[in-house]
Amino acid sequence: MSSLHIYNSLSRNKELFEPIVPGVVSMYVCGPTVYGHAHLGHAKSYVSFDVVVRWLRHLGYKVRYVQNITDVGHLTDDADEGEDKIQKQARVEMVDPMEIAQSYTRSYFEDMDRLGVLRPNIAPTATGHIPEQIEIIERLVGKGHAYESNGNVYFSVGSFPSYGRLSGRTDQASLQAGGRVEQRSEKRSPSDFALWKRAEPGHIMKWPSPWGVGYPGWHVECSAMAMKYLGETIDIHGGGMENKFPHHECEIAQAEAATGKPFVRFWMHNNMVTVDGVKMGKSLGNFVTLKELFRSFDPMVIRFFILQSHYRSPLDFSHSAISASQSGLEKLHDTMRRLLDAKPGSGTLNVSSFVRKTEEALNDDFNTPVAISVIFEFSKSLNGAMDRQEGISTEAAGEAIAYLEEFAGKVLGIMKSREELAASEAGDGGETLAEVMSVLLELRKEARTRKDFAMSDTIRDLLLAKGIELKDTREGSTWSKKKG
RNA sequence: GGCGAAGUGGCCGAGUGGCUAGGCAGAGGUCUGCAAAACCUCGUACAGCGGUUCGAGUCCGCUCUUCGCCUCCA
Repeated sequence: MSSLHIYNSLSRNKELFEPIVPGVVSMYVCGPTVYGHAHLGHAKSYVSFDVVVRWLRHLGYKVRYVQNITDVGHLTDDADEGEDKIQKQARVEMVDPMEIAQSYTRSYFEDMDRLGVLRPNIAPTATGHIPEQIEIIERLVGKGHAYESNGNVYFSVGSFPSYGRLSGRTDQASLQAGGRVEQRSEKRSPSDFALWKRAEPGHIMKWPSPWGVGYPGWHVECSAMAMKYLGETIDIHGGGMENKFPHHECEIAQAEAATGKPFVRFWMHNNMVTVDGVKMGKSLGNFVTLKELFRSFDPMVIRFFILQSHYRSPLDFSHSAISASQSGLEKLHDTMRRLLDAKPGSGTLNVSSFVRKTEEALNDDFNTPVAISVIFEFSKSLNGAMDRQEGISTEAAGEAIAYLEEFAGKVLGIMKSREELAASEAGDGGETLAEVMSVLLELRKEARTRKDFAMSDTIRDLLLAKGIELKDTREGSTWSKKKG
């Protein structure tokens, strides 16, 4: 079997992955700022990293997966302008900021649960880790990497020479020339960033600190929580590409300046969801929330749609693209249903070659689109075998089921469980419907035996009008409820 | 202006020096009372212009176009 290679944003190359501690992986992924419902962009990110975690576990690693919840608002820009976004939303909804944070945190996890995203082992909140953040800031001030100015504390970028290595933005002078970073009198250098902010009158979320009452800067929460739960050097840190600069750059600077050790070994960045080629984002307002999407599509279809493209590629959203994915996924589920019902035969299947190809795809920087293409090839080959007179042996069927349940199910999360497959076939009516259907199918079978095709077709057409589709196979008729 | 990514058949979307990606849609066929499903076959795609090479969608250069980041953002 091939070994896992991960594209490391730091080196811009695929590298052989091995954790610091054999058998154990420490992984941190930037979580959402909870002031609104999650949209498709969040889904792409967290589904992608979910597969990373699932694949690492499949490989036998014990993974500690930490994903923060940012529940303290940041300003709308880094130059002390604008407003705390959570506080702003709280004013709009006329509730306490913490109510905003908590209700959207719940909303976030509801959506992720529906997408089959496994919960992180630890989901720490920024507000729950103020002392840890203050401690890092104190260390940085003590070491001369940060300075206090009028109740604010800034990180001195000039004191950390490798700043910009991740994003390739090493020339701070040019950054200032064309950038939008505003010159602040309190900062010694325009690219210095805030570690702690003085709370202005009316600011609700605030805490006491050695520098007065205030609140932490955005970047420091991730460094603090990652190091608290995963140690000073972690194996994998993931996040959205748009956070490479400045967020991840700042995280590195804070952590490494404080500890003197490398912060992250593998940086992973997922690409954006676009709409008509333009990034989907809260700021642009061109986003579609998951709750809206779930009204039209099974969450598993959304998950499948996301995994059909690579995590480092942008994914263009359109209703028709998701519909195409829906058809494809249904085909896969149909194959599984058929496999589970297959009568024992004598044919064989070369399942191991598909296992190997799937493993190779996932070991190659989590190439889910290729893994899915292998699963489709398997589906085709399996259906072909089941079409033949000799069918497939019980042993071959067992291997096929195991393959689909492990890779499509457990790793990619796009295969429904046997119970779900049976339930979706039966629809919401459950057992009663199944019983009624068996009676109808029996009647229709008798009609067909008498060659009363008019009656047979009438039954089928009437059922189809109610959303129930019949299929006649060599082994008898099957039915399934189509989604409206 | 700086840093970075990308342009693939009707659509979505992998690949990255020679070997079919895959899905959706479409055409033909097998099977079927018919249909659906399934299976088989088919489209001869890689922005443009040069170059390297026995051979380039894949490497190099230039041009065009698009997008991301440089402010909060998955």
